[in-house]
This record gives sequence, C-alpha cells and structure tokens, in this order.
Amino acid sequence: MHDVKAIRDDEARYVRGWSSRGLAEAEKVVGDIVDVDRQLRAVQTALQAAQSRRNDASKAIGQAKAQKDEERAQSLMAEVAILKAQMDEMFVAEGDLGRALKERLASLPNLPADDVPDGADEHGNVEQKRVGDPASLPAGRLNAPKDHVALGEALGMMDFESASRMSGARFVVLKGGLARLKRALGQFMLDMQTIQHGYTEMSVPMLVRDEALFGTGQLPKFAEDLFKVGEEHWLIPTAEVSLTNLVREQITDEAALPIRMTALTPCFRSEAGASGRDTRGMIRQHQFFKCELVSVTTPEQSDAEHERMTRCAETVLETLALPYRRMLLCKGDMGFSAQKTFDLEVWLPSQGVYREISSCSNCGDFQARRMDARCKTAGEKGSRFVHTLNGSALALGRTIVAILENYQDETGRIAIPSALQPYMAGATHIG
RNA sequence: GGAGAGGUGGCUGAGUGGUCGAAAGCACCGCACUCGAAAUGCGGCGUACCUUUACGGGUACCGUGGGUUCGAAUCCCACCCUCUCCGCCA
Repeated sequence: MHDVKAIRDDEARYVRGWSSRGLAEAEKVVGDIVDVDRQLRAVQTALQAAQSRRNDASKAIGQAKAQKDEERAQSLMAEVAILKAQMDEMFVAEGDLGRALKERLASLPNLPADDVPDGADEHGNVEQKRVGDPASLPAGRLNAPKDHVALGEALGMMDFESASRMSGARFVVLKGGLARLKRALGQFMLDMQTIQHGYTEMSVPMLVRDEALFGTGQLPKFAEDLFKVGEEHWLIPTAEVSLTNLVREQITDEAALPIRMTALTPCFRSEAGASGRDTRGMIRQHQFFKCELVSVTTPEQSDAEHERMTRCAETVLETLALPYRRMLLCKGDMGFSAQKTFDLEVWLPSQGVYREISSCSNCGDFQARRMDARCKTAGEKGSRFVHTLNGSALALGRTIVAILENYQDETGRIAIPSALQPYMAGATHIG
C-alpha cells in the first residue's frame, strides 16, 4: 500500500518505479491516482465545512428548544434539512472516491529499492556470489547423478502414486527415512535460527482471514494462488502471513525492535499459474513445510537486517554443505510486496542448475501500511510505520531434494550431512 | 452449536438523545515548593484526516459496519471479539 501524499509529492518517482516493474501505462496510472486524490480532498473539504455548519445549527436547535423558542428551532431545522440533501450527495461521493483511491493503491506493487537492478524477468537477476563446490559432494563424483524422484522411489520412501490416489497431483507421501529426514530438517532449522541467530520460535494459526492476507499483499490480487477454507478462512501460503500480522494494528515501542520471529509451518499453494511447470517431483507441491524468518524493524534498521536475515538462511545451506548461489532479483522478477529480494538457489546435480530454495525480502513499510503496524519511541510524540522482512530458511521439500541429489552415491544410497546426524538418531546414511 | 454478560482514551472506570473527545482515579510530562527527593499544589497529556506560509481552524473516531434523528458513546439492525454456563470434541 502506498502513501498517496508521497505520490502527490513526487509523481515521477512512482512512474519510474512502477514502469520498471513492468506496469504498463504507469504515467496514466499515477495521473489517475493524483486526480482521484484531488477530487477526494475537494469533496472532503466541502463536506467537512457542511458538517461544521450542521453541527453549529444542531447545537443552536438544542439551545432554542431549551429556551422554548420553538419558532427559532423550526427555522434552524428547515435550514439543516436543505443542508442535509447536499451532504448526502457529498457523503456518497466521498465514499466512492475513497474506495476508488484505495482500490488503486492496494493493487500496485511496492517500489524497487534504488540498488535493485533493471530487468524484466529472471534473466535480469544478478548473481552475487557462489558458495560451495558441487564436485566436493558425493554426487560430484558421478557421471549421471539421478534426480530425487528416481532416488526416493528406488529407496521405497517417496510415493507420488499413493498421494495422487487420495489427493491428486502435486502431493507426495514420504516414508521411513525420508519422513524422518523431513522432521529432522525442521528441528535442525528451528534450532539454528532460535539458538544461534536469536529468532523467537512461534506457533501460529495456519488459517487466516482476508485482512491478514491483504496485510502481507496476497490479497486482493492473488486470490487464485491460495486455498480457501469455508466461508471466511484461507490456508496460509507461507508463515510470513501469520508472523508478520502479529504486529498488525499495533504500535510497537522502538526499543523492542528489531523483533525476530521464526515458525515451522505447512504452506499451501494452489499453483494455479504453474500448470505444466515442475510437475515431476517435490519441487512444486500444493503443500510443503517451511521454516520461515520474519523481522520487524525501524526504517533505519531494515537494510542491515535484510543482509543479516539472508546470512541466517545461507548459514543453513552452509551447515548442510549444500552448494548455493545468492541472486539479487531484478525489478521485474520481484514479488508484489518486496522492495528488494535475495534469492538463494541450491545446486541440483541431476539438472546441473541452481534452483530457488529461499527468498529473503525487505518489504520496507509496504506491508506495514496495509496492516497499520507502527512503532514509536516511548515518551516521544508521533508514530511511524515499521519495516517488515521475511525469508525462508528453508523450504523443507526442496532441501530434501537437494540433499538426496547431492549426497547420493553410485548405489543410490544417501549420506546424511553430518550436522543432521544428531537429528537422525546418529544415522549416517539413508538406504 | 445453545443460553447469558460485556466491549469507552496507556490502564481502571463513569456516562442511556443536546457545549461528551468524553467525569474521576492511576500512569506520564512541565512548573511551583525543596539543598535534593517524597508528599502537596497548579497546568498539560489520544489518533487519523482536511485546511492554513504561519498562529490556528475544522472533520471523524467511545469494538466494526449500516440505520433512525435537526443532533447518537447513548436508540435500532448486522457482524467481530471477550467472558460465564450447557452441549460436543483432539
């Protein structure tokens, strides 16, 4: 959500920002917003003047009645009756214009930060660094490393058929060692973020209402990506929704910032726009677990926090010795609410490519405005919007994929990364 | 799911149609008193928006959204939330 005053003050900045994100006719969109805003304020001013007169008259009526001056009361009431007709019109106009303005503002994405590179799609993303050497892992010695589906099914621990019989496509059943691996990864990731990185573990609702999803930016534009449950609830597509909304409609003491929270939750996505993509395997599922990080900061802190959060996610990959690279997303490839995003991509030897496994975004005050989340210094006057950040550390399904593929040997046996062995009752291998 | 009670400013809490944005107390800030502090006294102390060069002026907000009325914290309707009891349930 955008501050209409800021748009009014610097139209060019918004035209630039939105067109760089691929919005057609940004100039027209901005001009339209400014125009609606101007009309709205004109109506407001006129309406408020009329209300002021009505309030004065109503007081005078009260006094006249108290003094038994019925004649004067009647003449005042006649005056107000005329005024009311005008006010009704203005009131309707104010409501219409206000809604029109909000609708426009709510459907426009965040502006990219200044240091975000230009680009229309993922080809414009900029690689920032590569960490880890794929050749150093067991799969690095193989000529034709298998993909995770082949590995998992050969182990008898990954069953897409059973899942599809009960739930359809994009679900999986894990069994035995792989089911345990999923659980181990969740524990491992939560422990790392809470014990080493100072995040507070949270257990949060997985069903939320419209307002929460509006706050983080999934609604109103992306309803088709979500699952709706019953009349008024949605399944969360990420714990970002539940964690970030913890500060909605709150004024947080700045001394308490930054707030760092983590939660391990299932995530539910309809993948409506992805039909045909990643249909094989566990890469793109309707349901997957994710260890999510959310930070709430002051405006001054968010840039440094973004780097810190990304490092907290990278540390998970480094501790599992999984090779990855960090990408700075270009303007055209960022999500709706982000002003700057780093993606972490993990090496998948079967495909010989890096695939997204984490996304860490600084949303600035974009989400805070949508959910009215403020902060203030105790004792000082005035509040301002907090900044919110979120990152995956990590998505469990894709981590399983990466471990299977990178830690396979020629027999299809999977070595367990040493950091994970304590969480696997000391086992060194699966299979 | 059924029955009942209730949602007022940072907190407690008065207020059932006419200077109510809202008494009072607590908390907080300033001043006075004091060497200093406590106590006491005096004053201040919500948010958002519109408007104004500025000083200021105005509008809205008493859970949310509608309605009645010249006028609503107060009356009516719907919804949300909290609490108590009953039923059901992991």
